[in-house]
Amino acid sequence: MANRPAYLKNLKSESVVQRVINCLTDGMISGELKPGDKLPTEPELAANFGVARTSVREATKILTYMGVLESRRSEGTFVSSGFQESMIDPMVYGIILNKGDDFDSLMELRELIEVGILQLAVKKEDKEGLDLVKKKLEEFETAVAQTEDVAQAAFQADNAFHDAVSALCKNTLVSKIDSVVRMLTYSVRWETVQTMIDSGRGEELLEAHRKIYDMLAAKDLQQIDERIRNTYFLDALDREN
Amino acid sequence: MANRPAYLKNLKSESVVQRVINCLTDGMISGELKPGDKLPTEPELAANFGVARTSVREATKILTYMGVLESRRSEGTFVSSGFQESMIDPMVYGIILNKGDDFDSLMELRELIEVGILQLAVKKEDKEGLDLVKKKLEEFETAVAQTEDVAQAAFQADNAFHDAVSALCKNTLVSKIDSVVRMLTYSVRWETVQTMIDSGRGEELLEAHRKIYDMLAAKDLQQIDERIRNTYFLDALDREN
DNA sequence: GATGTTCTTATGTAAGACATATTATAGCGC
DNA sequence: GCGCTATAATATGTCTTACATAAGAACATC
Repeated sequence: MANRPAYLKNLKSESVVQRVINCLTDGMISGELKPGDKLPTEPELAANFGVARTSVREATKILTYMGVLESRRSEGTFVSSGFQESMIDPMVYGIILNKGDDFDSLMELRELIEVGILQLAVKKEDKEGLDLVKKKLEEFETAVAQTEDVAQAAFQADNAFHDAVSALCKNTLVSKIDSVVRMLTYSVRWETVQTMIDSGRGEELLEAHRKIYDMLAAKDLQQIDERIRNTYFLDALDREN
Repeated sequence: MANRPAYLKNLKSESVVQRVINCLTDGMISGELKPGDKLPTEPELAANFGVARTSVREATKILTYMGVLESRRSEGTFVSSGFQESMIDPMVYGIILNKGDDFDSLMELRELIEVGILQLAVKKEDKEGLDLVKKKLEEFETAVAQTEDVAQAAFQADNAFHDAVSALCKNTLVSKIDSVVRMLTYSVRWETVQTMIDSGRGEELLEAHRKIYDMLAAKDLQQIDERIRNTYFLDALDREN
């Protein structure tokens, strides 16, 4: 994970809280801590690690807000079994995010994941799931055809559509990554939909979604590889202009 | 974000820490707190909110680890500007927690990411990085040609090779995911290398790596898409047999 | 047997003290 | 005056102790 020589591990940096987080994380990686497991109590952890309870608390709180742990008063702290979304408002990320070199990395990851989802989806064949996508596509049509609050309705429909597509890949990990990426790209996507709707390119947006459905329905892996990159990421295209 | 009737707002939930987080995020959303801005000191915040400093700290720590805030000792806490790598940590934990019951998903993700790395690498062109990959390939050759502890040497060389390849994509997020996935697939990969070496298929292993290098050197995107899936994941092939 | 009371447990919150890293400033010698 | 070092000021980092509170369990009550 680090590309620094192992022998100069952590004379500095590596705060107490970080160390506690690492210990807990290692436990999860090694399998000692599995989803559903109960952690020792905070005082016990503090004693074992030789740190203050406040430090343990900061660590567990962080992991809690990431959706990794779950604390129940009077019961204890547990490794969470289903993962929830992060409790931080996606809007906040939007405030911070838009700029920076690493944002490009995020967009690349997004493309990689979303194309991957389509490829997996084609392999797996899920008639019902595909029907759901079709339904979401139709809802998207009506959203675009609306008279007021079109952008908002379209954005909502867009998210629902992509959720349905994401489910098609039948891979919880990939879907999870997709959902996080979509959360982090929340504001860009919202702006894109907004500007496209406002500038009367709603039909174009719709067409892009329809193409995705067609490819999925036709199981056209070739097209996915070759052409989707040019139509799927409208916001990326916009950025280049 | 909530779909609960408004009138039962929050008789419960809404802890002190959560309230502090909400105040801060509201400030960011409203624009009172912009990227780069300095927050009041922890004692000041505590006094203003009428809560303990520990609660303020838990809130800011959480936001810090989410990549929203940045704390610098003796200077203060600031709204971070730009993308923070830690923002994808929730996703990483999602991968870690899910590995146990969903090994196939993990392997699919691995393929997706590693093929993605190759594609990105071809786009980005990094002569020095490519030379490093070549060097690692040569080290792999000598490792396989060794007389004792071949499997271990080969495995180590294999990891070094893939690290070098991973760096080629110049995308910290993708590389991070790759490293986590590789960490979680550690034992499978180790077993694969071991059995292949032990059964005298070392040359085959080497050949697979050489092919990857050749594709990268030739910038052969086509081959990556079409053929790599059949040679890259030897362990996956083994599993199917 | 259902209801209410107490007791236990572990997290939630508070308050104060000390440690430490970074910056700014004052002092000192030259 | 210039440059160096020592010191103080500042704000986060960590530790300690104490108490509040929610949820469950055991028990008593009607």
